[in-house]
Amino acid sequence: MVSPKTERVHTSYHQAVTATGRLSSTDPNLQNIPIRSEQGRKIRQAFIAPTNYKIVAIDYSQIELRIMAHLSNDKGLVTAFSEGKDIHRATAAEIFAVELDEVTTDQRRSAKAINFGLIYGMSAFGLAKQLNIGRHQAQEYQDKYFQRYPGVLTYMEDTRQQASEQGFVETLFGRRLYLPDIKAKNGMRKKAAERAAINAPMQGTAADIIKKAMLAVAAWLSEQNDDRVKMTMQVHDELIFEIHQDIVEETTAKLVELMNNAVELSVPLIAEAGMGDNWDEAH
DNA sequence: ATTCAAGGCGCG
DNA sequence: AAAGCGCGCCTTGAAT
Repeated sequence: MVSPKTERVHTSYHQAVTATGRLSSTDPNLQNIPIRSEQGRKIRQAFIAPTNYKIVAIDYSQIELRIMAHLSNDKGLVTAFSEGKDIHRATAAEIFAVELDEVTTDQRRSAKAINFGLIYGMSAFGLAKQLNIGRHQAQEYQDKYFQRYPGVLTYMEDTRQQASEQGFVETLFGRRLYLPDIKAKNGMRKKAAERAAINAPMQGTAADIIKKAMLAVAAWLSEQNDDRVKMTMQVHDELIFEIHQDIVEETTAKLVELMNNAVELSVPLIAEAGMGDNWDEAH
């Protein structure tokens, strides 16, 4: 797949494929290059910067949960983000009724699973399977969560209702996902449509935001007219750049700022940068 | 030789 | 029976 012209590998991005407004990447797909395992990382290390250049990866921190905070306007969630808290730890402290510094590794792990599960519309059954606990206990976790973050519960209920009444849901910027199965007689199809309805405003708004960030970056790059900075990839909540080593520090700072200010939410939007000679080191 | 569906698995 | 969102690629087995 190396281009004879550039002697590099080029993906193709597709802008009108996904249900939520994300890009997709093919031939090759560069949005699912391994990173989680040690063995996988070795593959990522094969993506290297040109001589005298660095790979810079800048990713949004917890963007979907921040969007949930913004959309639901839940007081506890908004406050936690505004105070710069570790959100999974903060959630654990609330659910398990302990102080922040008393949260155990296991409690944080559980809270993280709950936070992710919420974004996906997961049920108590799914949470139980994920955490390898009983259904009853999973239900208690969920109940406790909604007790502590009532705004999130209201948001979930409102989203389902709106989906049912209108047949679609919207991102913060108004892009719609139509849900033909939302009134299906088949309970499973209906439940699946409800989960998609819950997820789409968050995943979709995140997609909207990074597209705005890419436009802001592109405009700035065009203004700079300096070919020592290149935006080379997008992986859903992160942008990857190649930057000449002579200007990497100040350029990275500027790019982080552009991403942070792509939109304004009721909670801070935080982008974090990593740098290295290869894509693995940049994380 | 090509196409399709299903299962498995990589990522956010 | 299935109960977690969004993707793309590989392999397998069957059909065209």
